[in-house]
Amino acid sequence: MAGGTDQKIPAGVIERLPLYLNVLIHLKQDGQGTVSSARLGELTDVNPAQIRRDLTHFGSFGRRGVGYDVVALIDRVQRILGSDHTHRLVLVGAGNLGSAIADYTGLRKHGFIVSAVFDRDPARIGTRLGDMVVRDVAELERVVTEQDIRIGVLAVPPDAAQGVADRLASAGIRVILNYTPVVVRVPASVTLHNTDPVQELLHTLYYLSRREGVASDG
Amino acid sequence: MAGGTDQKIPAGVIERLPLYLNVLIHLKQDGQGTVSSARLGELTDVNPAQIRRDLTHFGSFGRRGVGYDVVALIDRVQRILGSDHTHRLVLVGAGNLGSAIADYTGLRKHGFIVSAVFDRDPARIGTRLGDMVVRDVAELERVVTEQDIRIGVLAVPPDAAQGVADRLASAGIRVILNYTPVVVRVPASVTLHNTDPVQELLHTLYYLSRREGVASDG
DNA sequence: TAGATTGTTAATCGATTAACAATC
DNA sequence: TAGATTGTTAATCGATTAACAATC
Repeated sequence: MAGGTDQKIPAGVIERLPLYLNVLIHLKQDGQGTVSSARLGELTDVNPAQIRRDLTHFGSFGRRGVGYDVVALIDRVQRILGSDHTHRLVLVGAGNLGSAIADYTGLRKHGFIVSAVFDRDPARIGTRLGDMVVRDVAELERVVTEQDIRIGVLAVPPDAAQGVADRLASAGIRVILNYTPVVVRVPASVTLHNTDPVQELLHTLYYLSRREGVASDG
Repeated sequence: MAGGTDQKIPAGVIERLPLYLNVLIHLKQDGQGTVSSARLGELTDVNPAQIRRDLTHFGSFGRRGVGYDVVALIDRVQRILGSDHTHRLVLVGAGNLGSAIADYTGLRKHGFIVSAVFDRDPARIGTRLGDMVVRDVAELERVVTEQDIRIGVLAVPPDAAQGVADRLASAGIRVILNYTPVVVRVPASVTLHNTDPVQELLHTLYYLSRREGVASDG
C-alpha cells in the first residue's frame, strides 16, 4: 500500500529532489517547523502541484491543512536519495581545484567523505591537504578496492583525465564526477557527471543576448 | 525566410546546444570534416531525430545524404548562443577555487575572458594569479561599470557569498555563476547559476543504490 | 465549524520519437 | 542511378498544471 511502489519514477522527479532537500535544510536552519508546497514552490521555482505530485511517488508525507514537517521531510528525501548515510569518495588531483573540492563544505553537509586524495606529482605526495595526506596516485586501485569506494572525483590536468578515468573505472568505481573540461569516455558500468560550468554559461548567453536586443552588431 | 524565426525556442533546445558544441569542437580537433546526426547522437546521448529537429529551429545547416559540416555547424551554434565573440567576466575570490577557475581552459576555449580578480584579504591583494594581479574587492563596482562587464563568478567563502552577490547585482552584472554552496538571492534582473556538484552527486546516488539492490541495510 | 493545504484525478501542454518524402 | 541522410510531418509519450474532494 503506497510508499514502496518503485514504479518507474520519472527522472525529472529524482533531479528535483536534491533541490528540495537543499531548500529544506535551509528552512531547518532558519528554525521553520513546517512548510507548505506553496512556500517550497516559491523557494525552488517549482510549481507547488508538481512538488506534491513528486513527493507522492514515494508516499504521503504531508498533513492536509498544515503542510510538511521540515525535519521529517528532510529525513524522507535523504532516505529516498540514499544520502541518509555517509558515502566515501576518492579525490584525484591535489592542485588548486582538488584543494578547493577537499575544502568544500557542501560535500560534508550531504554525507560525502573524502577518503583519500591522490596526485602524481612527487612534490605534492606526502603533503597535507586539510586533515589528509596526499598519496601517490599509484596507490589508487589498492585504496579504492580495500575501502570499497564507489565515487571518484576527477580534478587532474586535462592530459591526465582519460587515463585516470580508465583506472577508476577498472578499479570498480561506479560514479565519476569529472571536473576537467575533457570529454571523458567511460564504460557503461560507470555513471559520469561532467560538471562543466562553461556549458551552463553558454546556454545563459543565449538569453543574455536576446534580452538586450541585437543592438551590438559587431 | 526560415532561419530568423525567433518563435519561442523551447528551453530544452537551448540547453542541448552547448552539448552539441562541445562534441563538435572535439570532432574538429580530431579532423572530422562532416558529421551525421546519427554520429552526433551517439556522442551526445541525444536522439538523432531530436538533434535535427533542434537545429531546424534556427535554419537548415545540413546537406542531405552527407551530414553537417563540422566547422560550419560550430560557427552557427556559436552564433546562436552568442559565443562567437568574447565575453569578459570578473572573478571574486582568489583562493584555491578562484585560482582553479582562473586557470580553467574551458573558459578560454569558449571565449570567456577573466578581466579581473578580486579578493578581500590584504595578504592576497597585489599578488599575481596567472597573468593577473589580484585587486581589492572594494574596486569591484568601479571595474564592473568601467569595463561594462556582465558576468560575475562567485568563488568566495560561504559567509561572503550573499554580500558579494548583492554588490555584483547592483553594479549591473547580468549573470552570476555561484560556486559557493550558499543559497544566494538575486534580483530578477540577474540570472543565477548555481554550480553545486553535490546536487548532481545526490541525484546519482538514487540510481546507485537502486542498481545495487538494497543489500547493505546498515 | 471554518480555513487551509494536501493527495490525486483529469485536462493540457510540450517534448520526444518514428517515419518518410525530399534531395544531396 | 543508388545510397545516404537531411528536414519535417504526424503519432506517441510523458510531464506539467489546474482543479477539487478529502481531511487535518
